[in-house]
Amino acid sequence: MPRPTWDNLDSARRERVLHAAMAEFGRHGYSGGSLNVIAREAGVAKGSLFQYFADKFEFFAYVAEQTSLAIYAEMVPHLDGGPRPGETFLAFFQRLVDVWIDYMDAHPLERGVTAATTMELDPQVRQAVREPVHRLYAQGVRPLLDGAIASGELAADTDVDALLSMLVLLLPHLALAPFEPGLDSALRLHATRGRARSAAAHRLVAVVLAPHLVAAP
Amino acid sequence: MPRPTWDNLDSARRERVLHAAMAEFGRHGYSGGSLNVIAREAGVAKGSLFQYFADKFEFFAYVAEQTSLAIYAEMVPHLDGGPRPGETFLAFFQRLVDVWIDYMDAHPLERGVTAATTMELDPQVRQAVREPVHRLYAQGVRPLLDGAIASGELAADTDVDALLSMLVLLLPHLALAPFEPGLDSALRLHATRGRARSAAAHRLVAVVLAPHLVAAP
DNA sequence: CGTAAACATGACCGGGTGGTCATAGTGTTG
DNA sequence: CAACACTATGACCACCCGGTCATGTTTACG
Repeated sequence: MPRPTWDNLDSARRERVLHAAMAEFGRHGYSGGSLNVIAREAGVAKGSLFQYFADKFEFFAYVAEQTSLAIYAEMVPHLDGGPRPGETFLAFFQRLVDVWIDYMDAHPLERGVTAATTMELDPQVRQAVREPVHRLYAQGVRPLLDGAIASGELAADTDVDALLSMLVLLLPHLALAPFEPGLDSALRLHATRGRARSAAAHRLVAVVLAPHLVAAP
Repeated sequence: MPRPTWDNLDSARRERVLHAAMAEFGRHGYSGGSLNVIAREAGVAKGSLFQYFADKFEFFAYVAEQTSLAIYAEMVPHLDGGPRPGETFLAFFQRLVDVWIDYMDAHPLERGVTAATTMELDPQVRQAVREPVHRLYAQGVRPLLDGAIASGELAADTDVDALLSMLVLLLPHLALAPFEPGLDSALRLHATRGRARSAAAHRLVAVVLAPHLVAAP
């Protein structure tokens, strides 16, 4: 939804604006984020922002969507590979969670925007901004679930939509755990020692999937 | 931390202000909530608010704390009773979750404030406002965990603090599910038909407690 | 009654907000 | 060169914010 001007833009300038917007919105959320600050940090006149986007909301929605796309692009290779030979569906999914958490750790800007959208209170903003995220999840994860049903690892009568929604809600919180001292210490997601690091995240994923898993013969 | 004036206040007036504040902060959060709106809705001059509280933050913190206290008071009777004869610790805890969800359903104002504190992005506000909540949880839930350890239902080496933190993070999300169409449909927390209503909430609680439960003899 | 303390009030303040727009470049054409 | 579409810019707008404070009103007490 950005104006055509945005696409014609010198890419360095575009990158500066996007970067500044992610930082500001990531720190203060949609309503708290200031366009003045973004313009200043990007080294751009505030008026320019309105040459690129119709208003603040369109701007924020774009930033949120781009962030989702970037994260999605990062996950695609791991999704496409599918389960490794001999890897159960559950183990495969838990491996994806590890990739996700690692990515968020390494990309604080993306994590900030994810936090801002996850924590958004206003129902309208929340829904509008999370819709593309949900769509991407559906696009990426649904084939996995369908595949697991086809291979007999997931019960045939699994409510795939419900399962998707549950996972979409859960994953951001796993990545946001560092913001939540309590959760972090409880899950030990970011403990540095060994693979126990994500054991608790694996447990949470397991409980969501467990009721749908077909017992191994 | 309210000024003495606040306590001397005519109780009807105090109630009006508190009510308006809960509604406004519950809808728009701390930074988004407007004191002008609160004053108008309460039928009170804005200046009066500053006779009661030093600034906006103290006001918000007070509202959040009062809300926590109200919810806590509602839970106390169920906590004090302890497990019913023959009721396992897990079943007891799951029963408490039902009470919690029912309460939130019946009290949208309290749920709004809970949402506002849970969804707060700013780390400082978030921590300051959630600290009393955590303290209340510790006060109410910790004896239960200790009791379960004493009775041999929880492993003696359970990390009680970590377990507490995990539960504190989890519970609000169960109560906030109606705000989260995806989660709501996935968990079916608010399905109207029968006791299947909270089955998924029970599952989530179970996965948190499971690793610490001592297998029945 | 008179005096004093407590409280209510809303005009007012400085400052920040999202958003506009007339103006001034800046290329890119013919 | 002239003409034209495109874009960058920051002064400017109306509005709202949290917070102040001089003033008026109510209450309590002697």
